Amino acid sequence: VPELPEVEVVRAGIERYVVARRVSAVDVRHPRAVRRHAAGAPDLVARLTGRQVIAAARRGKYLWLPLDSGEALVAHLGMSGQLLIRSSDAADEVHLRARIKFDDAGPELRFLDQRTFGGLAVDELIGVGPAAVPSSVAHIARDALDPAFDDDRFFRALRTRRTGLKRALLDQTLVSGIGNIYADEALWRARLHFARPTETVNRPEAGRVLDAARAVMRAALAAGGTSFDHLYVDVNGRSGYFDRVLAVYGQAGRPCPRCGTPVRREAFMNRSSHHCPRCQPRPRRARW
DNA sequence: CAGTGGCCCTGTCTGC
DNA sequence: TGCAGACAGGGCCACT
Repeated sequence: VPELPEVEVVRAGIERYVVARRVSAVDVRHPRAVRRHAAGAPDLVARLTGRQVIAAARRGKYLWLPLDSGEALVAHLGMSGQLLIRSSDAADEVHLRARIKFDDAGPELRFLDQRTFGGLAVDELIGVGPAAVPSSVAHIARDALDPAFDDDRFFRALRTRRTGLKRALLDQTLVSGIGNIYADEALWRARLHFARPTETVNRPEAGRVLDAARAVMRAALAAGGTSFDHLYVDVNGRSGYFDRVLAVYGQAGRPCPRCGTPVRREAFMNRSSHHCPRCQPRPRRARW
């Protein structure tokens, strides 16, 4: 599942291969891939064709390409989305959802998505210069690796919430880029339980869980940083890196790397939550 | 209005 | 062997 590190690898690859090129043709192959573009596929094609890509930007799990029109092509990979650079000669992939060609002899950009939770849209950019953000991304908080992310502001917002800590970490309006995998790993590193009521989290604990999220995402980023050179990013974003590094996610029944207690998996928010029952004891008042 | 649960989607795996 | 059901889960939307 692409979370912040995986999306950043894709962004860096696109920056290298697509920036400064001009779109010559767009082919939408599946309607769900553009369902977030309210004006429909023909309108999206019209807004892209003839436009030059001027940058590749990201906030959290959203990726966008500012265009010379003042708009941007916004992409979200969802559960299984991929953006690939492919020779025009290459055969269509089974899950090819959209294709973007350029007016030079270089390779094309393809959007693939098996489970179709992801999608493309063209949106107006709000703001100027590098700080500009597409309208559809404006409601998302800065991500934890953004140098401008404000830990104190996050802490104050956290304390006004009445929910569980993991829910808050997954809430992209508080901090973006963290999904189920990194939430579980960050909570384990910070020794905090997922059902900890947000209004009881103190400032050092909030700092701990943010630092933990940053550490695990930076490690994943460093490990995944070369994959785009092969013009391919794995569907799951799970390279061999995860098998070696994940302490609790997907490790139910296996010993906690810190204390040896078997890792527990619990259904939570219609998802899996993994934690060490000894390192991360359940709070007296648990908030799910 | 904040918080919560349901739903979308398809390929893989498990159990009967 | 075959089939039904569980599971994976980000984000949107309806409901309380």
